[in-house]
Amino acid sequence: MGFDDICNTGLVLGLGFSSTADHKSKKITTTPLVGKGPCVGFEEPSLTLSLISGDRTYEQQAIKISKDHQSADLYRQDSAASSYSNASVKRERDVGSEETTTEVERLSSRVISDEDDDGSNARKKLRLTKPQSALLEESFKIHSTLNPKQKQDLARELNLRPRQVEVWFQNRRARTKLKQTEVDCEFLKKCCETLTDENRRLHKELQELKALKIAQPLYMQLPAATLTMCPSCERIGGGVGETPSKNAFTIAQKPHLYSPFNNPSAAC
DNA sequence: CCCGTCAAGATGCGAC
DNA sequence: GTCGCATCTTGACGGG
Repeated sequence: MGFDDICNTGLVLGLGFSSTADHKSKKITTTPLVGKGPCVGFEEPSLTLSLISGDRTYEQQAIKISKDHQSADLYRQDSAASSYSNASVKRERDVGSEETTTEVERLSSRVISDEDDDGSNARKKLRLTKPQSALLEESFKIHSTLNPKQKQDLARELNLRPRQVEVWFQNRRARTKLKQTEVDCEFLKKCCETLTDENRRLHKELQELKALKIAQPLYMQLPAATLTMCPSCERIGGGVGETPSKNAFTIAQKPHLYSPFNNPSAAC
């Protein structure tokens, strides 16, 4: 039993993304905008099973999976609270109680040492202080990209170099996007699982409906007005005749009723 | 600006 | 308590 049989029964099983009522766009977007919930922009995946039989249309509603908005705060903030440790100190957590330097003092020495060209080209790992991270996060929430003036102002306010602010924003964007991609990926996996289950269920239902139709007399099956033709194989979808010419008149007479194959991807 | 990558520093955890 | 190791986080860089 193949798809030809399905076409001949007038039953249509479709799997795809159901667009919104206005059918505006079929594109899947994964734009990882800040503050956006996961999967915003996804078309809702759906499975449909239609019986094109007279005035009866049996349609399964689209599956809707909603997800809670994920907090925009994707990253730990407390890590920045940890102090900037001296390389000579084996483990700062072991001497945490001795920490007397203020964030500002550390920041100052940090920036000075950054600006001092001591001749070494080794990368220096800066750990931003908690207030610095907080301010950067705040700015990022307002605008995820900075113009030169904003960058300058922020750098001045944070006592950092503009380049450091710029790099921080670049990293923040990249990691936000990565996180969003992971979330989207998980969502799509769940969609796939759900649709697979739904597809299986609908196939079963399709078999049952076909069995029901076979049990009916031929004249009780499909009114001629609902017969459809697949544009790709030019076969009548109503399941009555073998040759296209024999039944094609129903299409010409009722073009508006030509439903299941309007979408070429739905052709059998 | 984005992307991939490196690497410093932080953190967690088991062994002793 | 601390040591060693694995893993994670995140600032920085180079190339496209």
